[in-house]
Amino acid sequence: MSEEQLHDINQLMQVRLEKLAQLKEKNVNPFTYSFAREHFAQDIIQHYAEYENQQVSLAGRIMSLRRMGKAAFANVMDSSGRIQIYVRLDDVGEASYEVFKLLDIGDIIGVQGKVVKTHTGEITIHVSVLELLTKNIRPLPIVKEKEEDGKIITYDAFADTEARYRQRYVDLVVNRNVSDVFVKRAKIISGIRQYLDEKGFLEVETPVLQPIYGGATARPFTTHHNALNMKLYMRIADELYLKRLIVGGYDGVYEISKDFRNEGIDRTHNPEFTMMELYVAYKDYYYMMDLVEDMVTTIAQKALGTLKITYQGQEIDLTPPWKRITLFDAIKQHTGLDLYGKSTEELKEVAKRLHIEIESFWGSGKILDAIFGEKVEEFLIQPTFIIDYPVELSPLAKRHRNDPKLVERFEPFIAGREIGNSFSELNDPIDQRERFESQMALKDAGDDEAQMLDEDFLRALEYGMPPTAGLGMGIDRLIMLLTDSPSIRDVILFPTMRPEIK
RNA sequence: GAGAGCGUAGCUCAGCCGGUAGAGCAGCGGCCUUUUAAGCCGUUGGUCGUGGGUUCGAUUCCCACCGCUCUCACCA
Repeated sequence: MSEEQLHDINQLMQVRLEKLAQLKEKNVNPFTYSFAREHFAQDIIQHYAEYENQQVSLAGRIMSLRRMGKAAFANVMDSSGRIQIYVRLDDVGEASYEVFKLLDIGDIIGVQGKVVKTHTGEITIHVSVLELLTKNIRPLPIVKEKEEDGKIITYDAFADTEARYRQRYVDLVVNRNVSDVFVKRAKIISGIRQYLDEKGFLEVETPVLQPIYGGATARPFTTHHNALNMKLYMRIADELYLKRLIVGGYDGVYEISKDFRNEGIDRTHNPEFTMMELYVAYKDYYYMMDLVEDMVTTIAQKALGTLKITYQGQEIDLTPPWKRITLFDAIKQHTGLDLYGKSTEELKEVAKRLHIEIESFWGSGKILDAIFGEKVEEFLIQPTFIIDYPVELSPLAKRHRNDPKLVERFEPFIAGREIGNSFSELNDPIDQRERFESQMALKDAGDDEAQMLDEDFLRALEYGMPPTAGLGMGIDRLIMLLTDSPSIRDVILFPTMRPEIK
């Protein structure tokens, strides 16, 4: 019964397994070891003039097949793109053509042949030698394409988001744009590294497993170390460790790594995500604003070749200088309300009037943040630095040089989304202790995201940390922006999913 | 965590005010040595997400569960 069902379910695979057996009978190894390929599809197409009538060798996956009895056209895809091949009985010989007849869409082959153009002008490899390199036994989704006016129209695209994320390998094979996104991702990240390295900053690695989590407000993942028999947290930020390194005497340190936050999953949140944090000694947040502007535009120019981007239909111009406006001014602009200096009670009233839901235990900082998030954020389409946040919201930031109620902090917004967070770092150990203590009070009041008090970090500050500017940037979000991706899952190769049921 | 929607062939989708399912592509067989969403003829393939309930009868109606998507909440 069950075997019969298996047979039915895998009918398509069964056929391919039979072909596999036939290939073996012909002494063809369907899983070979290597192939001497010397050319790439895209290169041949782009430099046709040089390749015309030249012999080339190329390897890739068969993506489409048009058979005509004793000859056939196929499209072969390698890492660079796709190219058409022409296989003719008279050219490859009977034995090889018999093997070719047993091939399917999805098989990986190597070919040698001459570069020509067909009657319709398509650049094509006229194959003289064909070799099966890897047999495909599981059918790929079939995506048909037509080229019209240089545009590729896709029919029956492999679009099931669940299948695409769970089987990214299929997504990458079948959907052209997907692999492009991850190539851009790699370019963006290496662009950041290169930019920071050239500035002389030191790339470091700090603990992922931490006995005390800190540096951000978020719920952590907890785990346990058996040998030490202790609770450990997966980091939610790198901040406190990186600042310890500034205490240690480095002028600039950065880390690009995964952080983990035990929060909801949605279009802009994945439980593990890539963060870049940077700390620079003897600098303040003004320096960091200039750096963010310069770094993002440098990277965009390098990865995209332009500073004018489109995100989900919105035209965005990254050209510096970016607008800078204080948090309170931004709120005033969008609500008409001047909330500076208002007490917690007054702010609660305002929130109520604006129909913004707040928790009873929230302090003024969190309420302001909620008002900002509700009334301002979505309008910050063009790059904007929101600067000077209330001190309650920023327990690790240094007080504003002109106003002790504020901290020297900014967040860059693009397309209505925060892409980073930066401040002149608090280096007064006494102030820092008080800030931690008020966080503990918030925690006691019911805020389970309030930060923990880190004694060792305070001890480090007591030894003296030079004035320092710090920056955190959500790399996934930056990549979403630069690749016009609507979901964070489109820029993470294997996004967090519920387990697949079998 | 709450609400809404979706889940039918390998892929993209129809269908069903209840009578155990269709198309295109892919596959298989045939014709075809410059096709390109190749074409023409023929054809295989489905426990209609899972489990219950109502019913003579459920893919369809009801309930629960699982998964995904969207919106909201939390957050980056």
